[in-house]
Amino acid sequence: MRMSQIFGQTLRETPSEAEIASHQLLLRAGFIRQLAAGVFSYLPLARRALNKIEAIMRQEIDRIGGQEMTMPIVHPADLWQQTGRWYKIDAEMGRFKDRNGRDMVLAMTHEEVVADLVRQEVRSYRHLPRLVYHIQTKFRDDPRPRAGLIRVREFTMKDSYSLDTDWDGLDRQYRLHYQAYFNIFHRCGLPVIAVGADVGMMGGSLAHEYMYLTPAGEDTLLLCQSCGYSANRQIARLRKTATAAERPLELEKVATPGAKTIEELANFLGVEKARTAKAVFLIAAYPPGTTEPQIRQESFICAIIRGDMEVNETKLANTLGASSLRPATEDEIRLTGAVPGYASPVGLKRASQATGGSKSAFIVVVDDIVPQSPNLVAGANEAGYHLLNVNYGRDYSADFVADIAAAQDGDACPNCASPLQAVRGVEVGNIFKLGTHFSEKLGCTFTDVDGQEKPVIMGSYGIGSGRLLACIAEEHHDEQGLRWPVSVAPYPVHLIALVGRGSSDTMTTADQLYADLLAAGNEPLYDDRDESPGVKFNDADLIGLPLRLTVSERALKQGGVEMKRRDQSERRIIPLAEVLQVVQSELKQMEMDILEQVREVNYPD
RNA sequence: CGGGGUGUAGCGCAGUUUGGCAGCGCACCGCGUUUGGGACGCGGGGGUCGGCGGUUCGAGUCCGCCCGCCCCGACCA
Repeated sequence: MRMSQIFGQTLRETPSEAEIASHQLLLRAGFIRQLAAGVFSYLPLARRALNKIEAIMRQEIDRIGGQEMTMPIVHPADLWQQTGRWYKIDAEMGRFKDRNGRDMVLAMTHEEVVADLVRQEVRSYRHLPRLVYHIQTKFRDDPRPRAGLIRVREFTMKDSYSLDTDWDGLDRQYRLHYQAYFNIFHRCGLPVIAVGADVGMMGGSLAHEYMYLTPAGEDTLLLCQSCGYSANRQIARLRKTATAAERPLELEKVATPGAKTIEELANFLGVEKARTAKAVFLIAAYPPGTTEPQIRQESFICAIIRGDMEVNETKLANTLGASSLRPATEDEIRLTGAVPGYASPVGLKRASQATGGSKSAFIVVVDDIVPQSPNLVAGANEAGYHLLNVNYGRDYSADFVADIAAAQDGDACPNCASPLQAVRGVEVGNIFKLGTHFSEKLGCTFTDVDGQEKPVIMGSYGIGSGRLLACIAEEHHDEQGLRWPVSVAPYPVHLIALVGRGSSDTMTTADQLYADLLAAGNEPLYDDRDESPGVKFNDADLIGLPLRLTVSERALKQGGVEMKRRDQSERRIIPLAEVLQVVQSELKQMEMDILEQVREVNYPD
């Protein structure tokens, strides 16, 4: 490609809206342009890098038996109504009506459509197992897109779907993906870790997320250096220590004027935060029922946790089977008879009439360490007063006792009790055991060997290609610009012609080298523009192709062309006759270096 | 949705306080010089100052409403 012909320009200055390196550099180097919040065009350079990434994904998924197809972006709403997600998902779903007034959905993901195909195509166990995938656009109207390509509203995803007759089959395909995904990321030059993840409302049994660790990430992960335990904070477990075993003491009301937070309370009374009980009030919304999907069921939740811990909303929602949680307003708290700042479940009516309005229930959830923590300080439900020696079971009861605590940096590992480390990461992929959730809702059944009709067992596996591109840029750049791994670089070679006045041989030599490289299958990005050397070198550094060749009068006088790797500072003069061969072996070496990163990983059992 | 910021040429910004010709740098076009790390000279083109309404003789500037974009939080199959 001649740079004099390429569509798109480099920018000297960083557009002000970009904050993180990948966003800034992808904009400056002419890879992407933003159309609207979280909606981007991918210019030719980005498209070529994405093509490389997608080729790697195809190879790895084909290798584990995947069959590529393409499913639509526009879906009829009734499919999504059948699985309930039309009702469950709120504004994040893109909806419109077609010209006949029929409700339509923009694809957020493709489980529904896969399942629809499966119920048409799969009748017998002879049609299973299968693995299908596609690379297709998704739209999720995220409330807050950010950080360039890291979090967008429209994006492309490689999503595969496994179809099995039994759970062992699902486990097999899941494990194959577990390794294939590492291969994909490693071949793209991206270091990742797999962490246990929330299975949420998908009815599945297991999920992993592939995380690229970076402070720019928005997921928090808890890692154990000593035993290898790793999990998204949403589900991370922790080892909790019970407070000293004591006999329950007499309940006692004490004045605690102004002590509305746990911090203030602990200071005022001179007790450890672990000796207090915190009441957190939330409103839970439940997934719509199949019979009356339009009615949004809500209930009032009082979560009790020890004062030294925080409530983990994902764990709490999973305990409740709720689809979402939001903090209750102070007015809603008062409706229950509790007093904000001095609240506890002690003495509260648990009956539904206590809440009024549309809230049909009042549910108390207690963290599982609280019953082993006797004589806690809790609110008296009276402004300015708390109760000493509150004991679970004696003074109040619960609808659920479960682990609802958020793991924090320094907490004890659930397996080995070593301190957990909290780090940030970007989720570049996930794998998910769906089970029969979608097949049951959409009637995907097959006739098994025994003549019985059974639901197809599904898994879904996704990698966002744009986000992956951004993470690679985030990992591989320096002050000067991008530094693409050879496996995903838009072009392997950046050929620069430095042509001064009256040195037409330089241009001829460069043109010839361009043609030779093209013919050898190493298409270079050829800077044939009438620009100064500084502009050309700076653009080359910015775009970040792995290998740079400079043809100039000076280099020719020294006996050839100059070669420089983007990731090294050393420059070599290569005799003209050897250039093709040296380029070939240099690229080969870089490819080998990347393949060395690809390795067998242990599946965490 | 809450909090903060911002919107002036393709990009980066000044001008808004105190109303009075719409500016600077880079980029772009033409001519010439220059050619190993973002060259120079001369000439030139490009604007609904986010939008609508109001105040005023006069609004980029003051007032009201709306919108876009960015950041923090909420949210995230």
